[in-house]
Formats: sequence, structure tokens, C-alpha cells
Amino acid sequence: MPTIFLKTIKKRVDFLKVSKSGKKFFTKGFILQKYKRTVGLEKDTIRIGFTITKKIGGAVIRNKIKRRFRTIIREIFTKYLKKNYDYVIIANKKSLIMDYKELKSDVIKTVK
RNA sequence: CCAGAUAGUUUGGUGACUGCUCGCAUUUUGAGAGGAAAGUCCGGGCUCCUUGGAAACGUGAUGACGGAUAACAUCCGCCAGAGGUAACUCUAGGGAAAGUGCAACAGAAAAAAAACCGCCAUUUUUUUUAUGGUAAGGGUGAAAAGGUAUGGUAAGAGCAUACCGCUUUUUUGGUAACAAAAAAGGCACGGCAAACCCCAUCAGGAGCAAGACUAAAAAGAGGUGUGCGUUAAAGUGAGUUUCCACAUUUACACCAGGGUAAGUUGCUUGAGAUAAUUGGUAACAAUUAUCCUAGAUUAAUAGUCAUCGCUUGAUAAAUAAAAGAUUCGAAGUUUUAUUUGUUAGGUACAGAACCCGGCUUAUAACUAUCUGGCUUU
RNA sequence: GGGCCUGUAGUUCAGUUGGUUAGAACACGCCGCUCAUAACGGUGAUGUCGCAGGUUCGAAUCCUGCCGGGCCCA
Repeated sequence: MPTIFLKTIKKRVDFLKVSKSGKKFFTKGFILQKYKRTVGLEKDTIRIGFTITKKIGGAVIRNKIKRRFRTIIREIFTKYLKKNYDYVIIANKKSLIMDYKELKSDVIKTVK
């Protein structure tokens, strides 16, 4: 079993690729997009990105949402996430009010 | 106790588990958001345009006076005006006697005055009408060419006098704005310059996505046409024009072709912070000592849970004071204050992005001093 | 991060420079025409001029500060 690497998506092009050709899952707090990469440049890595628009709030609120999602992913990625996949989470306004445990269970459901 | 004014401080703590960025370094240790980091409204540093010097015009900004500062539209002091019972606050606060312009409607008249209703005189004479005097009163308007009182007059009027205001001059105080006093002038000189403008002072433009380097690729050094020899051409500085100076020999136009955003650097030691002393009313300056205090780039500085603070409301108990009823007294009742427990909330505004000095806006809690009012002694 | 533009009826725009009346078209309401609808004709309403201060006798317009919307950079 090779070790799994976690990386973040940083380029705009990658985000567009995921949103165009990936599968979408909707929940109360966020939208998840999933896409399997064909190029084998980075083997055995999971890449994840976050999209939080300016409509949701100021910089403080956006940062807080991002941190919460990041910790959730860090806790669960070894168990649930598949390698060679790209994930993008688009956050909603409700994700700020929602409970941490509730949000975590939602993420696990959609990732499967 | 209530209401207000000014100045300042802080930005919750502890623990557990799981984590992020940078530096040293090689497995551990050190550091890690703000008073506004915000808005991008001003002023600088820094970089490029770029390898010079000056003048005129134009454009923009600022505007009492004196200082502080690298600089400013900032700050300090002071003056004037306005607001407030007061503490205190606010003011784009030069020039309307250089010129041009504006003032709808109303009103007789909106600026070298003029006369609608009036008032008065003369003529006529019951009145009307006409001519002249007048600007007290009425009316219009945001604004009507000093105000009040007395005298004076045909009626009136700075026509005269007193006080106030205004203008000019002198003296005194002050660095100055300005203030005070005295004398003179009978008043000639209304408002708007955040209308054009005039005066004084200042200002080149663009911005760290500036700019520099590395790698890759392509080009440079490809083609065609036109003009061409020191008298000239075009260039160097920015908005325009002109003058001087400078260095250069090819210059200009068109066609064809390439590149589509990688990395490093700029990047954090600076008009730096803290403390003391000295000078200054103060802003601030000088000297000495100590300290190094974020550098990300889908963008770190935290997430979850527990608990303790702080604070608001509800509720229960205890203690203290007051009230009226009953009255020998106590318990009990109501109100207020304090303490303790339980429970439900709240714990702001908000996240560095090259760096500083301000301004403006958003906001939680606390402290000190001062002012006014109420109550008690 | 930096630079720039723009906000007026329900919608699309005039008016702003140069201060004293807020307008046009479409849409909307009512009436007429029609057996009925549309079209057509008549008529009517519609605005804190993005918000808050200041200058002025007077501000959509001039000045200052906020708020919203949009664009650009290598």
C-alpha cells in the first residue's frame, strides 16, 4: 500500500476542469464536485480545493469557513477519499451557521 | 444617581486532542494580525519612464496668524466667528475698493439707484387731477444703502446730538493674525468666489500586477519601400511651446514571424520600538541605554471540546434599610440594595499582502479628569 | 494589491457643464371602440434624483464623506 499525499488545487484551470466534467453533489451547506484525473503525473495524490465567493461575507467569515472544511478533510481523508481524484467544495451561506458534526457527516456522505 | 464633555487603556484566560506558515537547523527549538490590518481620501520613501539646464503658458491642489514635520488637506499653540446653561466643540477662515457674471417668482426698485401705496406743500378746491418735496410708515422678498432714543421740520431725512455699529488715522501691547484706547469721518463701501476669476504658496507621470534576474521558446542578425550627408534630419523631459546645452549616424513606414503568464528576487532594520534625561506652553526635537517584533501568494497565524472570567435578563434563598397596616411585640407583606445558587443568552468591529506619516468610516468593555442637574448629610 | 468608471419612474434613458419647472419612450391602471381579445384613441398615477453632511435665499446639479454595481492590470 503506497502512502497517500494530500495537495491543494491552486490554479484556475484545474478548478474549471473539475466543475465542467466532474460529478456534482448538493447538500444544505455546500456543493461538492468530484473528478478523476487521467494524467498520471502525480501518482497516489488527492487534490482538494475550496471555492468561497465574496457574496458570503468578509475576509474573516470566508477564512473561518475554509478552516473548518480543511480540518474536516484532514480528519477523514485517509479513510474515505479516493486517490487520483480531484475534489472541489463550493461553500454556502448556511455552512457558517451549521454545526461542526453535522457538516462532517454531510461531507462523508457525499464523498462516498 | 442621571445626562454630557475630554483624554487614555485593553482586545479574555487555562487545559486536552488535531494542525498551518517562516527562520535556524535536521528533530527539536524560536517567532507568528490590527486599532482600525478597512476605505484608498491625502502626504512621502522606493522603482521605472530617464543620460541634461531653464523660461513662458496651461492644469490641479492648498488658503487667518505663528510654529512642528521628510512631507501633508495632518498635528500643536493662538486669533476671529458660530453653537452650547457649562465642561467644551465646530469652521475650504485670503481678495467682492482689478474685472466679468448671477439673483427665478414677487416687488416701484435687486445696485453710480428709484418712488407703487403713503406723508407734506403748492395749484385747483367737496373730492379728483397736476407739479414739486420726502424716504418716517405700509407692502414684496432670502436680501431694500446703518440701529435705538431725543431734538428738529410743512412733512421728513445723519439734518443735528447721545450711545452702539462701521470706515480711516494714530498710540500702546503682541513675532504676527489681532486686541485695547484716543481722534476724525456723518456713513461713501449689500450678498454669492464649494460662479468665472485675481493674489500667494506648492506640485512631472505611472505604479511592487512598479521593476530586476533565471529557464524554456522565438527573435535579435527576416523582407520590402521611401528619404539621406553636417547648411540638414531626427533624438535626449515628461501637458504644450520656446531657448540653451548634449551626444549619435542611420531614420521612418509597411509586411511576415514569435510569446499567453513558470520560478527567483523586490520582501522586510525602519523618518523602527521601549525606557530615562534635557529643551519647549505644546506638537516635537536631541542624547544615552536596551531590543529585533509576520512575511503568506486558493493566500499561514487556527479547528473541535471542556472549563473559568466579564456582562444582560429571569427566578429562588439569605442579610440590611425604608414604608404603611395591625399594634405590647414579633412573624408575615411591599419596595430598594448587596451576596450566593439555578437557568437562558451575549462576549464587538473585523484578517497584514512593498513600507511609513495622517485623515475618514465601522465598532465591545473599562479607567481618569471635568461640567450641569437631582437626592441625602 | 493597485488603477478607473457609474448610480434619476417598474424598465431603458434625457436633464447635471451654465443653480430656482424633474421630463420622454415602453410598461401599468381606468374609459371608449369590439360579440370578445389584441391593436387603436382618450385619460391618469408613478420618484426621499443611491445615502448622509456642508456651501447657498435656493442643490438631481457645486463640495466632502460613506454605500451599492461594473471594468482593467501580468
